[in-house]
Amino acid sequence: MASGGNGPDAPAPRKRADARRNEATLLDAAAAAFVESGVNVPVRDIAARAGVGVGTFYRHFPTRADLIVAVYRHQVEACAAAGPVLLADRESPHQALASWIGLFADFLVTKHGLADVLRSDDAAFQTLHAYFIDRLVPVCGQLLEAAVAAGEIRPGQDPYELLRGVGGLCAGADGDPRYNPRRLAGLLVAGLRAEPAQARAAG
Amino acid sequence: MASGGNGPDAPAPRKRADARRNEATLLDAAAAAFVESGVNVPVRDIAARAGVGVGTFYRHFPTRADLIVAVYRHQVEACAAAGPVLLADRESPHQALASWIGLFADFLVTKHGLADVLRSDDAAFQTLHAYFIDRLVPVCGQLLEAAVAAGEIRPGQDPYELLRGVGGLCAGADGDPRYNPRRLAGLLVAGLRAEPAQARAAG
DNA sequence: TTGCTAAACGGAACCATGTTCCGTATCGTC
DNA sequence: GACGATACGGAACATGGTTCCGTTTAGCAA
Repeated sequence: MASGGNGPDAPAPRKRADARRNEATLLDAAAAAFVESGVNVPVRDIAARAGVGVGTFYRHFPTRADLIVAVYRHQVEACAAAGPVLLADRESPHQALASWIGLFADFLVTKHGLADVLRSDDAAFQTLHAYFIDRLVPVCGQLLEAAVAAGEIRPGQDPYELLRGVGGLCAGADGDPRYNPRRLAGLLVAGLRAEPAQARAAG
Repeated sequence: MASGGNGPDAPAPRKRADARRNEATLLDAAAAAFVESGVNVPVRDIAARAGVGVGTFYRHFPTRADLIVAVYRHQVEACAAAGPVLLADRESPHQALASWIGLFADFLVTKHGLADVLRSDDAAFQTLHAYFIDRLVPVCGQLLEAAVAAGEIRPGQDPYELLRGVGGLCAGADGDPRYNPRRLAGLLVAGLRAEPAQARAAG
């Protein structure tokens, strides 16, 4: 670093017009395809829908993770931003935490297949993992800390673990009327509560 | 039924010796391959390890679900059988439930990829779904009912939903030191507890 | 023992999908 | 208008599931 006079944002010399156009078209096509067929929709389908070749697709989005991040960036940012707001608005930190987890769960559930892919240990999804962790773990951690400080929950819950758990609960939940991932996520948050004496009775 | 004089177990006229031998060999090979590479190990690999062609594999196990059920049948049965035993042995139904859920979680976690596949809505895994549900949901239901009867948890929890949730928590948990699915499953069970007055404070 | 038939086998072949590669087309500039 | 860099398109390759059918073999009976 610091070897050139260029600022850290200069190195991108502005892409060609057709490239920018295609990227936008692919993003639209992918968003539509995700809604219709889930985030695992075949690459060829997205490319065909956008009217480009698969080579073009891969040039813009080297891994599926890049595409997914690009499609959902806005919504993830919104979710992250909601944390502090809820903390300020709700009556207690625990309520804020519960609401925020609910928000996160709803986001995952409505993106068919996102939760599954989020838990994949495939190296190709490293980027996706990292993005979600970077943006959401700190927010979750803040909510957890506030609830601990208020004496509402036991300390020691890793925010990463909690989010990963909620992700697991939301995976593959499509259209099963007997399965309500959001309710279970609520159970998880309820389980964090400081133990009310009675519970520890028989260790 | 009842159209022939044969009892309900007669219709299988005993397979040829080589067929029985191959089935056993495949089962062993699959078990070993599952341990080594997870339940999604390629069919070709299993067949090669068993020293048979893929055609032979498919004749014995038309779907991967059939294979998985065959490999894990004993352990699933053991898990089902453990329910009533725990209910009798532990001090309270809630403790029995917690222990049993822990057992189930441990089973899933140690079978790399099983939990993932269990939640797949792929039609090919219908058999697997059905088997797990048939064997384990009633046991879980019994534990839940006992805990409700003892006033330890709120009524209304669908055992199917709970098991599915635990399955979700256990999916893709391989080798992440920061993620402890069994602990989270415990949180879920803790969250079921009858609310101790304080919790509902601000509904 | 030999011959016969149904059962079982093996693996080539086919399909779907992800991914790479490179000849061709296009943009932006001189 | 010409030229070089950038981007495009899709054929080609890799992987893995699944099917199909010609060949082999177990089991039985003469």
